[in-house]
Amino acid sequence: MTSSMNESSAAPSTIPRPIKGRPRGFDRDEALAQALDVFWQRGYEPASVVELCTAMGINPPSLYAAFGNKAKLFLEAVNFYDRKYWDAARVAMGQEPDVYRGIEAFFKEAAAILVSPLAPCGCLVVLAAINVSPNSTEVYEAIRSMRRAGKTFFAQRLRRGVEDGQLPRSTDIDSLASTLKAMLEGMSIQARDGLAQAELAGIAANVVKLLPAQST
Amino acid sequence: MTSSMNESSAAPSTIPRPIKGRPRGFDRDEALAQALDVFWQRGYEPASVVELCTAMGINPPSLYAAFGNKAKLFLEAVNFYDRKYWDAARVAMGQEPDVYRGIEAFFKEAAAILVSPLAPCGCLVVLAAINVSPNSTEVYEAIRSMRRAGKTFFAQRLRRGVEDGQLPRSTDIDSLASTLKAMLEGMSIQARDGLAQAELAGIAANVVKLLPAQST
DNA sequence: GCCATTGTATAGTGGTTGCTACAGAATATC
DNA sequence: GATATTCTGTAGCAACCACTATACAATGGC
Repeated sequence: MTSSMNESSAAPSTIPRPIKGRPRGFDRDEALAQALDVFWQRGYEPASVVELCTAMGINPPSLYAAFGNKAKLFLEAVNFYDRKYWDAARVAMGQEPDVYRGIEAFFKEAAAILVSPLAPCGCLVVLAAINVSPNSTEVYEAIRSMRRAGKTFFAQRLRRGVEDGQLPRSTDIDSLASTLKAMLEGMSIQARDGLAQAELAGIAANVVKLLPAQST
Repeated sequence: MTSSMNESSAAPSTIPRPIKGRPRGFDRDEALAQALDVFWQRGYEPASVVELCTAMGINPPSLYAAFGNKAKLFLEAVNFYDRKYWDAARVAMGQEPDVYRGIEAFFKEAAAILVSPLAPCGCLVVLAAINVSPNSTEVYEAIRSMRRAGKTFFAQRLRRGVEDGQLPRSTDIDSLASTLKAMLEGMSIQARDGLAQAELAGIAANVVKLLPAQST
């Protein structure tokens, strides 16, 4: 549990096969994507290993050989999810010069991500490991730190907005970042509960009102 | 699972004991309160029956005789929680004539509720049954309908605000109610993640910005 | 062909889950 | 006191959990 996240996190996983023994009979990345879907729909603990194996098309020994254990598989899946679904939205928010339009676009994009492509959805980082038994606290805390990173991300963008003169110097960046994070997390729960994307986008459109009035 | 929620939900449970056989050896309401604490900390499924029994000071047969099964116990506990912690805040929001002050006060009170008295906290309705295995879908849906009621509650208050001429007629009540609900749910997750009450209150203070500007 | 190495499938491990059978204890009615 | 009724404690149920021991299959190097 303490060691590194070896294997595919380092290499782009397009290496032909430099090793000796019997070759793996499945595509590791593809299996990870299948596991992600199961975790997304069920959450971390309700997703059983047999269900994961069925979805991945493999048997338990192959899962444990390739991913270590259920917790490591989950954390890899979450990282994969985070990159695959949220990287573009984050980059776009960083590149948009105007902080208002940047945050508006981010939440609009979030509304789209949160309802696709599985039902029920919501953000894996927000929902999948909220309630865990005492022996999964490490997983809970790993995911919690990812949520914390989300707040930091908002705070950085807001700080730049202040530096660029778009937001007033009196802006309480920390409080505002927490508020934006709360909106995103609340949207996740509503997506999970089956809210349509149009209504989710309606919530997202309200988010900009939380920012201090544009000085112009 | 289909039947009523018999027993204490009807009577104030101060009846001396009209029945015949051996009297119950524990206070039902007190045991329910203890069970609530366990569900609050762990969530529905991670809370095991043995842990519940230990906290309640009884054995499994007593639990099942008094509450039916784990699911019914949980739903009773959630109802108890909802009344005990949120009734006052809701009534206050209804009685406050000004919709801005009413919603502001509600979220300020919510920030206090969400961090007390247990750690980690957050709202039981929001968090406790988000991730459940397929055989607990009935519990999930029961809690989801409670969340839906929360939105309806916001919508009613906003509608009155429009009728009272405090909010513009153009107000999108449905979308705004969803937005307020999202804020409350997001605050729950942050409370669960250990945010201090002061910071939570800071988020709550931002909520009024979501309402249309006061016409005065 | 032979060995070392790695992956796979079968079949299970011990442990925990929600729940209950059973026998005994405590009450009301008679 | 006898009986019916209800609750309680012990002990254990079948089902599921994450995980793995073992034997076999498939590869590279020789």
